[in-house]
Amino acid sequence: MKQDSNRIKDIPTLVKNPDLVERRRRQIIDAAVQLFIEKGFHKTTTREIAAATGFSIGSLYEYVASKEDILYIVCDAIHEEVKRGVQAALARSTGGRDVLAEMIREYFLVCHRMSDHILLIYQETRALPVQWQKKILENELNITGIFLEVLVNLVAEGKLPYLDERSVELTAHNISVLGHMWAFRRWFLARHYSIEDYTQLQTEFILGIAMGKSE
Amino acid sequence: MKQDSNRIKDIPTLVKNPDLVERRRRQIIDAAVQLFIEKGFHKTTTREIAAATGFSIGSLYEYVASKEDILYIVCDAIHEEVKRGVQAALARSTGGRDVLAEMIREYFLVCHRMSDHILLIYQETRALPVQWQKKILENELNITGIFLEVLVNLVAEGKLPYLDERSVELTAHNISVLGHMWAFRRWFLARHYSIEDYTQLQTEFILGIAMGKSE
DNA sequence: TTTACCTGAACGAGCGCTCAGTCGCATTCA
DNA sequence: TGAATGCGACTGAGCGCTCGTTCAGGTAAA
Repeated sequence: MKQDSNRIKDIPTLVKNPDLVERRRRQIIDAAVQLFIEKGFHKTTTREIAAATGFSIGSLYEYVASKEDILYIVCDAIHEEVKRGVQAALARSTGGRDVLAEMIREYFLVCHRMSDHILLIYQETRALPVQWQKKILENELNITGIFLEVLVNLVAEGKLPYLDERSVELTAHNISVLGHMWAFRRWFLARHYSIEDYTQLQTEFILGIAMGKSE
Repeated sequence: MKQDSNRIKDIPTLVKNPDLVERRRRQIIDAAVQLFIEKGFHKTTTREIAAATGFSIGSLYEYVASKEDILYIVCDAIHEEVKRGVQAALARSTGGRDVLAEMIREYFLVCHRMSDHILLIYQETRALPVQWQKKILENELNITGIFLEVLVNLVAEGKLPYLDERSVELTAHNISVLGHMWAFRRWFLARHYSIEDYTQLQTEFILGIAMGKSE
């Protein structure tokens, strides 16, 4: 788990007690994420974040150095949650031949549950310094990487027809992005499809190219 | 062409001469689009836009009522251009059985050429009043609608295997979004795929479910 | 008394937008 | 023909306010 270095924990703080820092930052994240979703990053003031968190602006600035810090830890926390969801699904999977469908299903449900959060990342990452934008994108690839790994294993085990490396990789990206698509277009798609409908159709779509009919 | 009513033209201006207004707004769009891409909407000041356009802030505000107006006409112009690209491709198409592949190809090329612009729309639409956000989303659906129409015709003519209504619609959305995916992930994908590779693989992916092999 | 954490008034840079005024061209009038 | 008048387009200094950030001081536990 290399990517855990150089993370939130390394953002400087004025407060000594690390447990307290973590607790307080969790509070900040929870408050800020709501506000950012409601009003967007730019229209949310630091004072509002402080108030929603339950302490003063002064205190807020004991735990983060800037407003951008807050956006960064928020984005990071979101990725962490998505990743946790997918990995949990993977862990409890039976390892059978349709791990893939199960994983897609679970991932799409995570995207459904967190669609506001996913939108947030697409929309506000730009406000971060380039250095941090890169980190966020790495996180994104990280999740795609999980899909890729599963696909590669399946192909290696012959449980999926042979696909060349690039097709496999592209399929992993497609899974990621078709999940996000539900977040972007949910307001429209939901008129015709439930998330279950959507998952089923897209799973057929994704597996379609590889296996005639699954189930 | 219902959607042309209630467009840019209806945004109020202090200048009487409509030709002049159109010319000047075109200048504003060209200047602003560059700045927004470089620095983002929020970090771009109205003074910078005015300077880049070549006149004073005072004049700027003769042609638009607010900074948001500028973002709106920029987004609108971008959609207009994407749409024009797709429709042009459609118009010069031979109408043969692979209109679809041609259209996808052309659309993906447009996405390639305009990837910064597409990102801009995803990232900054939020800064607009809800009313206008809706209009932008309508424009988006508009483009998906073009794909849908083509798909429906092909299915009706039997040139595509039968797909139920919802699958056809979802396919149209997938085409749209997989085009955008190139804009989002280009920085990464371009390491392994050229836009031609990408187009080819995704076309197989999209058509895969419907027709065994195309070509 | 010292240390760790918290408070909120105050600062000041930045920015969207206004408006009093200028300029040049066209139209009217002597 | 030339002066007078009006008008539409353009200018930019400056207003008013917001908001991120700081810092001098407070409180409570050790």
